[in-house]
Amino acid sequence: MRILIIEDEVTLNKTLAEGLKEFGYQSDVVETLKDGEYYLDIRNYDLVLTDWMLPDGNAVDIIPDIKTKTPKTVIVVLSARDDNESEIEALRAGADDYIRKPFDFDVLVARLEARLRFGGSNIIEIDDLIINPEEEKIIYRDKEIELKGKPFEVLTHLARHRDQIVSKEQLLDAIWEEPELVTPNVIEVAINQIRQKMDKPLGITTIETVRRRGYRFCFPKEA
Amino acid sequence: MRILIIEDEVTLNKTLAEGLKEFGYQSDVVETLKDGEYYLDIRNYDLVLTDWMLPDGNAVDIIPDIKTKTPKTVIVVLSARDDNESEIEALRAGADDYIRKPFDFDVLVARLEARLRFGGSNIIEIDDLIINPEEEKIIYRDKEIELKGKPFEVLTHLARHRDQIVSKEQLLDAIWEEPELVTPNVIEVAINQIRQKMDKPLGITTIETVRRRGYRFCFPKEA
DNA sequence: TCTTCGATGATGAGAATACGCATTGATTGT
DNA sequence: ACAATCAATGCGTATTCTCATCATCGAAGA
Repeated sequence: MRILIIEDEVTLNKTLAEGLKEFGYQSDVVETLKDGEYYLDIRNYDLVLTDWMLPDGNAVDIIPDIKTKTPKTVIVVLSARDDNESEIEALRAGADDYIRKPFDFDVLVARLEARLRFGGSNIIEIDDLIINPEEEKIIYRDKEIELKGKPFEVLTHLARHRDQIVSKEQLLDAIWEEPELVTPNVIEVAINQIRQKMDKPLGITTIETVRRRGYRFCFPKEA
Repeated sequence: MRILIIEDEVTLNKTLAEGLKEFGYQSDVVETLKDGEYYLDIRNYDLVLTDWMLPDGNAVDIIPDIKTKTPKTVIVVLSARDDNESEIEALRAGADDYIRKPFDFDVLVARLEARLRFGGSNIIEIDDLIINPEEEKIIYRDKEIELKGKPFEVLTHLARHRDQIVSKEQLLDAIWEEPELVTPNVIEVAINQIRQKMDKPLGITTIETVRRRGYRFCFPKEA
């Protein structure tokens, strides 16, 4: 496993390289986008871990390039800023994950490994809506939506099966530990929560109900 | 779609019936060959899912019978044994598929469905008319038709048996949970709905009534 | 061939039912 | 005590069924 680290804070990139080595990853470190591109040309990387803002530009400038040349390379963006816009921008450009500084190193490794194992990203991105199951976080047009727990999981599951009818039973099976111990009514409650906290304040429709058959995530809504 | 399950392990046959229901199949469950034969006599099944060894005999004893009486009924045999001989025997007798226990439920469903829709997809596409049973959606010349619930199911069933006369009893058996509890008049009502909401606005004829015998889906209509 | 009549299907209206929604209060675990 | 989750409830609406009536078909007889 070979990782390219593009990061201009020297203390941080040393820590990263050393830390990752202990977990069995070989990594190369560069401090500018230019150097990064150079390395990407001469070597194949399984993963690129790059800062968002760099002295000679922005990570977004090279992400699409990487994704077209070597689509399998996983890209993870680090950002110092608590800035939703850049997260959206990064993901849209093709990044697979987005991690905010400061971060716990073990968490970072866990997420990198999850990405590597999985191949792609867990993050669901539809239109201006971003659902990040790992962080249990939803962002719509730069604003975070307060939706946690079961309702969040229901939304996530439905979003993953976009445009398909998902029955209540399927939702129970997928999300609840012991589906037989709860009534399907809990789904309705969860759906209600979603509509109260997402659809209503944002003036959008994410989930439509298909009588007798279940629910369907359809967003953005066709006319 | 109606399925007969012949299986003597109670936990298994419950799982099967419930699981299949979620996939949109109506199933009856019996635990012996004798009962199985009885049900086969009074009802039409699209598929028979039977255990190989049963308390009162072997599935091979009834397979040829089913295949002569109702050749279209698909027969799938389940066997607890890791036994090639019985598989050969079952297939030779006329079974359409053979699945070994233990099995993954999703695999089972996939195989059943593969058997049921002769290799193609579930979507019925005739001329400019598209019927999608999964999404409960009808499209004619790029326009969606509002037809849901029972009338939708009736239409679907008839379309699946294009050009064949389907009796009201067959429709009841195939679509209603307890056909004996409703009058056959409900079919007429459903047919009426279809004609009001599809044929009339679109200026087409999809279902013709064959007096005393049933209904026949014949579209597009030959001159 | 025409007419009549019984049987079968079509249709519309209203009743019965099933389903989903929203709210509430209880329960659980932190 | 607080937050999350769930069961229970009543309510409104969409669907489904029944029933009563009307139309149509087709066979039998004139």
